[in-house]
Amino acid sequence: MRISRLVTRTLRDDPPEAETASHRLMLRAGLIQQVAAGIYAYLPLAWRSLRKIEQIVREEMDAAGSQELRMPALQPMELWEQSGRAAAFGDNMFSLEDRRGRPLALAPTHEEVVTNIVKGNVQSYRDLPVILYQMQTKFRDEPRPRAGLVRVREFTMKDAYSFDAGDEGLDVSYQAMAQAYRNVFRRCSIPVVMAEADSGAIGGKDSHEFLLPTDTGEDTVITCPSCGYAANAEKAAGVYPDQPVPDPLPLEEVSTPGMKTIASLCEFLGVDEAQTLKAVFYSADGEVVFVTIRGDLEVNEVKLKNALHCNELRLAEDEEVAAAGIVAGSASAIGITKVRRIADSSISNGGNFVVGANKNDTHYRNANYPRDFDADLVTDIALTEPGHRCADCGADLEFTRGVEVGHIFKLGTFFSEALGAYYLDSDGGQQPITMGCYGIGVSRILAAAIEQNHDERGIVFPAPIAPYDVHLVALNMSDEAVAAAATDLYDRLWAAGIEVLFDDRADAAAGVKFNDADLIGLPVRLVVSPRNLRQSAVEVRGRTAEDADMVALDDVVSAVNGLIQPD
RNA sequence: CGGGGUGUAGCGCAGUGGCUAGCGCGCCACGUUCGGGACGUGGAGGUCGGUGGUUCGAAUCCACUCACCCCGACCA
Repeated sequence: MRISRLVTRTLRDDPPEAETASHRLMLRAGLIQQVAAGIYAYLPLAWRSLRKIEQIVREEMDAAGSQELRMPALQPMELWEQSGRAAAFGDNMFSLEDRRGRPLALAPTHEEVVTNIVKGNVQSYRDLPVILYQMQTKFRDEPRPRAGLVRVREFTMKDAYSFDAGDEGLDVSYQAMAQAYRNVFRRCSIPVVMAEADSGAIGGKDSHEFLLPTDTGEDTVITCPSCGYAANAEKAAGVYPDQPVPDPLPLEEVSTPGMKTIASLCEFLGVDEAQTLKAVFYSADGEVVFVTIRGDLEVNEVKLKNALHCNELRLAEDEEVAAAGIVAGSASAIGITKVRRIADSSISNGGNFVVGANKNDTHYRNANYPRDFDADLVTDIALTEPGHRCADCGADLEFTRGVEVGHIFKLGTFFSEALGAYYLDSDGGQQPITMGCYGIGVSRILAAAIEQNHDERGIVFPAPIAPYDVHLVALNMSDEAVAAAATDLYDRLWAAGIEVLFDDRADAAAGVKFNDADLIGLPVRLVVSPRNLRQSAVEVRGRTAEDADMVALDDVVSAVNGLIQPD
C-alpha cells in the first residue's frame, strides 16, 4: 500500500478526549474513527490488524477441535423470552421491531441461537462433543462506553460454545478452550492473568477471565503472590481480619446525637469500625432488602445479587428506605421484620457490636447475632479489599487493574433445559446437553495489544498482528533514482510475500515520514534515500532497535525476513 | 441514571452584546527545499450543535433540547 493513497491521516498531537494509551494512539495513527459514543469505524490499517487477530484466533480454535460457523446478529426477541434473558439483559439489549411490529434484538451474545442449532443437529451422545464458534458483531447498549475500543457498544467477538455429555466432557472442552486462549494471547503479545470470575446471573460452575494487567484497566484483579491464586474483585474470596468473639454483654441503648455515618459514630463512641455492624439498603428487582455487614467491610454487590437471585440490584433510594419504615443512619436488623434481611457472615466474626436502634440519634451497644436480631439469609457477601489475605495460603493479596480480553464459562444445562436441547445417553435416557461458552473480544485485543506494546513515539505492533510487516520510507521521491529504487524494492518485497506500507509521498519532509513510521509502529522500517543509494544500500531498522543496519539493496528481502520471522 | 465538562473551518483552539467571526495545523496552486514534524507567494474552506426567546443588533444573554468526553453507578 502506498501512503499517498491510504485513507488515513495521522495526527500531530494527542487527541484531547483520549485518556488511555491505546485510545490515544489508535486515533493519532489513524486506525479508528468514532461514529458515535462507543461506535467506531475501523480504518484500513486497523482492519488489516483485526483480520490478522481473527486469523490467529481461528487457527487456535480450529486446532482445539472447534468448528467455525456464522449465526445472525438479528434475532427474534421471542428466543430471549424463552431463555428468560430478555429481562437479565434489560436495557443493555438493542431491540427493534420489524415492519409487522414483531420484536427483534441485535444480539449481545448467541447462546440461545447456538443451542437451537445444536438441538436440531445432535440427538445422541455419539454426536458429542461439539464445539462451535464464530466471528460476529455483538451489540450491547453499554451505559458508559469508554477508552476507545475497550468498552464499546458494537464490537467484534469470537464466541464459542461447547456441548458435552456430562460434566467430565465439559471439563475437557473447558481446558482445551483455556489453552487455546493462552495461545492466542501469547501470539498477540498480551501477557494475561487467568483469574477466577463470577459466573453471572446464569449460574454455572466455573468461570475465568483473561485480563491484561494495566493501570488503565476497568476491572480489578486480585492475585496472591505466594500461591498464584487469581480472581477478579467480584469473585475473590479473601480473608478479612478476625475480630475476637467476646462474652456477650447485655444490650444497652446509647444516645448518639447527629451520628449518621459509621466513621462519625466510631469517633463519637471511641470504637473501631470492626466493632460495629452497618446497615445497607438495596432495591432488588424493586423490593427493598436490608443488608447487614460488619462496619469495616463493604458489600460485594455481585455476591449479593447472586444470593438474591435477582436481575436488577441497586442501592435503594431514600424514599424507598423511608417507605419501608427504616430509620436511615440509625438502622439495624433488631426488630426488623417487614423487609427481607440479608447478613454477611462477618456478623458472627466479633461481637458486642454497636448497631443502630431504629430511632433517630440512638444506637445500641453489645448487639449479638442471633441473640438480638435475626436474618433471612446469612452468607458471604463481603468485598475483598486491600489488607485482606489469601484464603488459600494466608499471604497478603495484591490488587491490580486489568482489561478483560477473554472470558470462559461453564454454563451447565441452563440453556439446554430452557430451550430443550437433549441427547440420548447410552442407556437410552434423555439428558440435557452440558454447555460451556467462551468469548474473546477481537477488537479489544487490538486495544489491549497496543496498551501493552507502545512507547513514547507510538505503537510497537507485535509482528503477528501488525497491519503490514514493513514501513518503507523513501526520502526525496523527486529524486528519480530514489523513486526507482524504492518502487523496485516495494515490488520485490511483495513478491517475496512481505507486506509493505510504502511512504511514497513526494511532499512530506523526512521528519514527518519518520514520525509517522514510529507512530504507526510496524515491526521494520526501511529507508531509501539519496545518501543510502550512494552506497547501494538501504537502512533497515526494527521498531525498537537502537541502531539501524545498512544492507545492500540485493540483500534487503532476506534481512527483512530475518527480522519478522525470528523463530 | 447521578456529578463534572465541552460543542465555532477537516483537526486543535481563540473570540462574553456591535462593522465582513479569527489563529495554528492541514488542504489547493506555483516556486524553492529534501535524513527527525521546511520556506515564500497566492487561494479555497463556517447552518458558530439544534429550536425558541430577549434585543435596533446574538457565536456572545435566557429557556428548552441534542450530541460527545471524564468520574461514579452499570458492565456474562
